[in-house]
Amino acid sequence: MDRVDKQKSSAHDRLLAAASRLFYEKGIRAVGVNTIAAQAQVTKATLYAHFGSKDGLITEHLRAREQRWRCDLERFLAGHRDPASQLDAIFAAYRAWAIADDFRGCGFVNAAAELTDPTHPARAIINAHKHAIRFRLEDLAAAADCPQPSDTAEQWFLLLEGGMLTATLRREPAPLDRAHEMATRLLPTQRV
Amino acid sequence: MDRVDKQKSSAHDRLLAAASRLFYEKGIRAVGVNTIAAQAQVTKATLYAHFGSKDGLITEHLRAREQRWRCDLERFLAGHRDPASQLDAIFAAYRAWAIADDFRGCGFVNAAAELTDPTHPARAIINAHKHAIRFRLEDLAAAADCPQPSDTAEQWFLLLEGGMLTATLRREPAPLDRAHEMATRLLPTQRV
DNA sequence: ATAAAACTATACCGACCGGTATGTTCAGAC
DNA sequence: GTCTGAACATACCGGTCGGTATAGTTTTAT
Repeated sequence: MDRVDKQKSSAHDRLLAAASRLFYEKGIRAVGVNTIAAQAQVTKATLYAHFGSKDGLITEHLRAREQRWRCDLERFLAGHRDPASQLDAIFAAYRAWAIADDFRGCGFVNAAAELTDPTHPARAIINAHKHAIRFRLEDLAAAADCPQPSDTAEQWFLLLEGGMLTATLRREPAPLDRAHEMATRLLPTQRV
Repeated sequence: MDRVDKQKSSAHDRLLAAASRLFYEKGIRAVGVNTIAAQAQVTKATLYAHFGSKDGLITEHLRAREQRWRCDLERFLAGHRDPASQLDAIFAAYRAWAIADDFRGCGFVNAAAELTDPTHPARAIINAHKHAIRFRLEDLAAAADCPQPSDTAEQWFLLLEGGMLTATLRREPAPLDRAHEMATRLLPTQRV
């Protein structure tokens, strides 16, 4: 089944792409390094030459995922001019993602559930990812002239997380819409 | 390290107790059946005589966890008389849980992250658990004379989930308090 | 007292785990 | 033209995985 095509990408990229897909789809512990190397059409020795260990590959996978997410979101936000509709766009972006066929929830939340060791280097990336979302929300809230951007951002963040998690478990986007409603209802009373 | 004491409980109960603790603490895939049997001071043959397979043990573990949770919550709610303070008590119960040393988030959410096969029998229990919380909230909202108990319950549920998840990842109860605030602020405007 | 039921001990199964070692092939740089 | 480095193929390591088989021992209910 669909491997990454060998010619147009380096071994490093192919490994990351295969790991990203398999880890997200099947779970981190459920996928072995042999499978990843095979899917990337690469030898196990090459995998270890690039990433040193499975933990290293896990960490780099999350780092790459974070970078990709950040890029995708900014591209999505660029389509909207005023900060208020950009706030809405964040919910819209998650909603669009949530109805995809291969959607299996937030990869960082899932990873956190599996990596129970709190000292695992990947934990820092997970925290950084969630913090980045929170911060972007605060940024937009401030740009939208919210009187208390930090509070508003935190509220939006909690609703975003609750909506996403519930949409994941129920396998329907409705909870995200509901959370979006609640979030927008918070805004007018707080705007000057 | 602390095993379940052998004398005062049956092999079945000891197995469930050991599985419950290890699965929650280390993750489901991270724990092997050998470890569980050893911790329960029981032979692997006995484990398979009782549960048939690891999947069976996982399923029964979640079933038992759901039952225990339901029992604990009702005991907690019994300490409060009026439905409004019972609604608050749900957040209080989760908060008390979230500051425990061995807290590692909602066991059902974590299990859902690991059990990627949507046909796994444990998925039904996870869904049932979340539905039970949603329903209990609706029950209490109705008893508290909310005009639209279903809507209110859904809103409280989303906040509860978002608060719990964020409290888990940040390793602090503050997000739960914030979500609780938001939830209570929803009530007065909706009450008749 | 006895027989079924529950549990123990031990050994085994093939498969896979993460990780390593040895040696080869081959393209680009000097 | 040779040297370097990256990827190759293959085989191996000890350990653990989930699961089973055989046999003996304890408990428990009749």
